[in-house]
Amino acid sequence: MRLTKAGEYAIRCILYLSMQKKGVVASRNEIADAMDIPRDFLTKIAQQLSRSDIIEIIQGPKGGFRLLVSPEKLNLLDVIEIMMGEIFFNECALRPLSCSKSCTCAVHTIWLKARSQFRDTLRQATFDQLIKDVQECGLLFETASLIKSKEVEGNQGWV
Amino acid sequence: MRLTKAGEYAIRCILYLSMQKKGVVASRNEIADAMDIPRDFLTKIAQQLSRSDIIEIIQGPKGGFRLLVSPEKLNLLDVIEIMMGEIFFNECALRPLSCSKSCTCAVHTIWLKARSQFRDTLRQATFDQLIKDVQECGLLFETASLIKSKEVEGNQGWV
DNA sequence: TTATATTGGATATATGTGGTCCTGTATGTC
DNA sequence: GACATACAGGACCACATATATCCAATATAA
Repeated sequence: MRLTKAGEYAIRCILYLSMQKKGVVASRNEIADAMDIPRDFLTKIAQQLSRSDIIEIIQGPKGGFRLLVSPEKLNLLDVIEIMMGEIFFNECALRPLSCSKSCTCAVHTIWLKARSQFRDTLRQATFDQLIKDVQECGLLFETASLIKSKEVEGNQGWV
Repeated sequence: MRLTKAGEYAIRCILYLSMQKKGVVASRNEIADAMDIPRDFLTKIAQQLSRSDIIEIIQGPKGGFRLLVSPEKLNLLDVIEIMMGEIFFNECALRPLSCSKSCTCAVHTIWLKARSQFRDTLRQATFDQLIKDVQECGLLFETASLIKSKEVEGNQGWV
């Protein structure tokens, strides 16, 4: 019943990218260093985020990751479910047919409610709001100082 | 992010015991058969429930398990946290001090909210209510038919 | 062409989960 | 007291998943 490291790292990665100017490419090493994520693990995570078109991966020199979705349109649930699959707490919440034998329907109703509430809460947490709160937090200074003001490349905006 | 089998089986076990008359001892094999729980696994689960004084284990012939807490005073959260430990979704929700470095405070606020909601929902689901709903469900017939009307032993009532 | 930076596959390790088995122990019944 | 019954508790195993780490291959800017 835990958030995986992959999920946690993905959130940190998106958090970092959300703090950049629109369209900026941040290198893998820069993100890994700033957000304390193992480099090679970040590679795998980025690949998954990229497959879901949340970020774009640019190879070669000056390569790295670029956020493709506006932070206002991205929330914790999106990122977590990309990394961990759709959240459900027990079998029957997702596959109600498979539990016809034991029929503890009342229990499953509770699980469905819990799941729905849980996902709603994460869905409401958009990254634009999260970084506002994070930036108000003094302790982020070290990380914030790493953000270089880069050129916004071309006219590719948020999705 | 899943309910473990141990948690699921514990719920089924308590559900079965809650449907018995007050003070009735149900044998391990009876419960295992009725609720489709591996016998030896049920042993381990019962031991944990017993250590938390939710059930009493009686050895020897005519032995088995007896519910010690009234179903009205027992809820899903109690049983699940006995089996899985206190529910928390990420480190910082339980150990806020350990995340001072990364300082993604806003994210942790969300997790705390999600955790609190989740636990409240499970806490509200008491077993007396659950078995009422379960018993209204026609499919429980096979299980319900296994409940023998036993003598209520002595005067030991619910805690 | 070269240096840089990511890809993708292979591998390693740790941990947790789910389950089984066996010997020991407690206890009701004869 | 002997015996049969039924749970206790520890050892053990299979399996999946999480969490990395490493390396050869590939893409690309300069």
